Amino acid sequence: MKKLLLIDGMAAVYRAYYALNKNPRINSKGMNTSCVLGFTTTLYDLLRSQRPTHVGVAFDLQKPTFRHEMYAEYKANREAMPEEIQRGLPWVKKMIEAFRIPILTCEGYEADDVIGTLSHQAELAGFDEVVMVTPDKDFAQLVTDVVKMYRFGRMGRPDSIMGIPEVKEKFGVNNCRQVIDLLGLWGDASDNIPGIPGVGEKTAKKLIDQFGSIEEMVAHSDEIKNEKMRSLVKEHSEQALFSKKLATICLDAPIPFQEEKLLLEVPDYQALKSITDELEFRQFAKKVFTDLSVKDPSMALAFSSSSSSSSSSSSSSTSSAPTLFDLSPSSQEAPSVQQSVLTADVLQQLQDRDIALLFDGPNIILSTDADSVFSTTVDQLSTQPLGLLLAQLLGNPATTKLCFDLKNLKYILAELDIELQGELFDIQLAHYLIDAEMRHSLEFICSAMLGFEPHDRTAQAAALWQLYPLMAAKLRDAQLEKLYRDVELPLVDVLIDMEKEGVRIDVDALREYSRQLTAERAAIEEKIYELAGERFNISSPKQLGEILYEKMKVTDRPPRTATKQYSTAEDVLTKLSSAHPVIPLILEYRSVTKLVGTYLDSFPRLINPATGRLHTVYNQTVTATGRLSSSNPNLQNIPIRTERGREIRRAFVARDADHLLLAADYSQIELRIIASLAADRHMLEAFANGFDIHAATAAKIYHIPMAEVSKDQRRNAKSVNFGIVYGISAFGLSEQLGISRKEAATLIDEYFTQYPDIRRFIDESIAAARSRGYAQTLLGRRRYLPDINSRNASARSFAERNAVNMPIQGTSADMIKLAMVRIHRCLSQQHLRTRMILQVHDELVFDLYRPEEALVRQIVAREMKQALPLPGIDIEVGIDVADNWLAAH
DNA sequence: CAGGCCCCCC
DNA sequence: TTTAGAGGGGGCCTGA
Repeated sequence: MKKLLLIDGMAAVYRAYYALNKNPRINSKGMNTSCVLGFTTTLYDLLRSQRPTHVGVAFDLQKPTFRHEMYAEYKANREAMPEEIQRGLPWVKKMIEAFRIPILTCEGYEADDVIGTLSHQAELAGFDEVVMVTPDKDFAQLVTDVVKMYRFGRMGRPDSIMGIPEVKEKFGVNNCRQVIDLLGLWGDASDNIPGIPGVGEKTAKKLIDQFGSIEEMVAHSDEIKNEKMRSLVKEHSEQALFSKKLATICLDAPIPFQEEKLLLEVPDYQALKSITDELEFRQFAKKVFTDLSVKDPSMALAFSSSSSSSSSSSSSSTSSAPTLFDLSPSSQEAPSVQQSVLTADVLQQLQDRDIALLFDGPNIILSTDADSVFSTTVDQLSTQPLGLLLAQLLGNPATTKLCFDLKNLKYILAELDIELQGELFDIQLAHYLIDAEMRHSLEFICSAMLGFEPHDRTAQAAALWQLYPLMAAKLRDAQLEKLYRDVELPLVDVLIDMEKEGVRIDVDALREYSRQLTAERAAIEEKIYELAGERFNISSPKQLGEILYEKMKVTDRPPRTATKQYSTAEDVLTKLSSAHPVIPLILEYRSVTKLVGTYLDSFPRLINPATGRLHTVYNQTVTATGRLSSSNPNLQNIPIRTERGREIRRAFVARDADHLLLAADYSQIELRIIASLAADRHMLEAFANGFDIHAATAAKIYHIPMAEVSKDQRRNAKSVNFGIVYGISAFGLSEQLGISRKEAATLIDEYFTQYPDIRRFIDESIAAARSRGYAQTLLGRRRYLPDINSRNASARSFAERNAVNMPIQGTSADMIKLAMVRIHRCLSQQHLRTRMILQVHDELVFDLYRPEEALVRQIVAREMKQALPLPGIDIEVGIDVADNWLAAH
């Protein structure tokens, strides 16, 4: 296994500089070391994550290259290299040398050409993998960067490099040459440089697919069918060829490919130490020297061999950050797995075996271990005796069933009239508990935990057996077994029942309301066109921005979004609403359009004709905090705030005349959780006395009796309470309340003075997350926060807010999930006809069978309150019953 | 079809 | 000089 890692040195240095220099690192000698530290960290992380066998860093010689003429204009306008980088470069080079990595240069050629040439050579020399790495690990970003790089004609964007494997996957190309051919054509439609104006990426790719190359395309441009495209290509053929030339990376720069020089070696510890001492990279040095464990020479070997199988995962490192020595085997060959046809005989023999089960369209794949895989089809199962035998096998309570996405599996099995018994282990669900923020596709899990991606479903079924012990151990080590067994696993059945149950919708009411709002919208639309003096697409932020800020000039300082578009976001427009009468109209147009498009017109289409009801899908493995999410349609975001929106809830009705809707919601659950977790005496008292918590807060921070709290004061206090949950900032609060940042800061200060335990709780939560590396809920659900120690202030703040918020939001999620399981159990054990149908984070909705009202009220209240007792505080649950959801509030 | 932007919920 | 600057979600629309 040979894997070559090539890094564009300057790109990495620039990127590091821009990323870190917001909070520059200045050492005691006054030197700005941002770019050196950033580069070094990047390099080190790359070595650890990529685990190459060979590595090199390429640099330009900063001398004229063969492209200089073509680039004349750009080079002339190029910004000078920042001074900090100029000063940092020698150190960067020393650092690379300390890692004993060769610095690759080539007179007259740029770093990309060096990389291109060497990667090409490496491919020819039979390397298994060549990675031209971007410092940005995120794949999407990487592809974007590749595109940008070529789109901008290599114009010095520091964040651009390419990673062949990813590009390969995305664009279906097989070698460097193809990638470069492909990319050579790309230009930017708006910037016109260097491609063909008006021909975007996708069109360009199509064209080049059709003709084979850009030269062919230009030569045969008459054959382009689309008239517009044809004329554009003809008109700009010269530029197209030129742009390709510019963008094409040399694969034949005169630089020798010396495999042995590129071999990754053990770093020069002495040199490394002296540099880190000199530059004062204490944290980094600590990390590196701990990782490399200089005392133990065997460890150092790991640096030069990519697949040392002896090292087991001894550290408690998180799964998201594989370390050099915590080798979950990387880049292994995916084993090929034979599958046999599942026959009755085989099924007979498997009866007492543990089974892994996976569906692939109409095929059912079973495996009993990593080698034995059997498959059959759904059709086959309807024939005797296969179906019966399988039902018997899967219904065996003594064996373990291993699966992926249990909820879906159960749906399919239910159609075959097969019930699962015995211990159930859902790899996906387990992975969600282990690291919620990762992706939970089987492909991803395999590549993260096993180091390879199974070729097909058959191999995946086999891989489940390899994942099982790893995941089970991780669940155990992280003490997540209880959460899995008592919460998530039983919840699967609850969710299935809720999804199957669905909710009845009064379609006529929706249609009528839709007609009404559509008419209102038309009127608003006309008024807007009148004021704007022209007709345009109000729903297009782009067009709207141009009309508002260029034509009508409603403000002389047009707000912009992160991508430098004009911003027409609601809060922005709200602030501008007095600037021009058209703005309130636009806001109204938006809100009406949203209601009609998202709810009124879409729900009738989504009603299942078989049941006549609306069925959402609850996803159990999406959120980072442990909450559920709902989609197709999302029934967790039905309007309630505004009068007009709220009306939609009137259309959610009980199933028939014998039923009513019962809605039960936790009262102030997140604040209660904070009060309990922080053991804040004042807040606990306020809850114990049954005070209006926001009014009580207002009384505290304004130093007045509760009776004298004004509406505004209560509103402010409420916002602060919310802010505490979300991770407060003076800016956020001031925006929320429309007050100055100073006033907001005063409010916050006063809050913390009055609730010192809350302050302490926040500090302790952050400190705990910092030392553990994760935040956790009352039940031990985790969220890893790798950025909690980041030197990047904004990344760190983000992690810190999560350290506070996640335990609160997550504990609330744990609580309602437990309540759902318990209520579901009660309802079914007592054979009640009432059904749980909706969950909205702190609220449960039931189709209530009228005669059961008293009993169900009692059950729901009891189970919700007792599901997860919080120290020091009682939980309150509000319950309402009516014939529709709006009235049941 | 993806991503930007927006807006609904807790 | 401009933007973003509260946690967690999902969906529509545009532009290609």
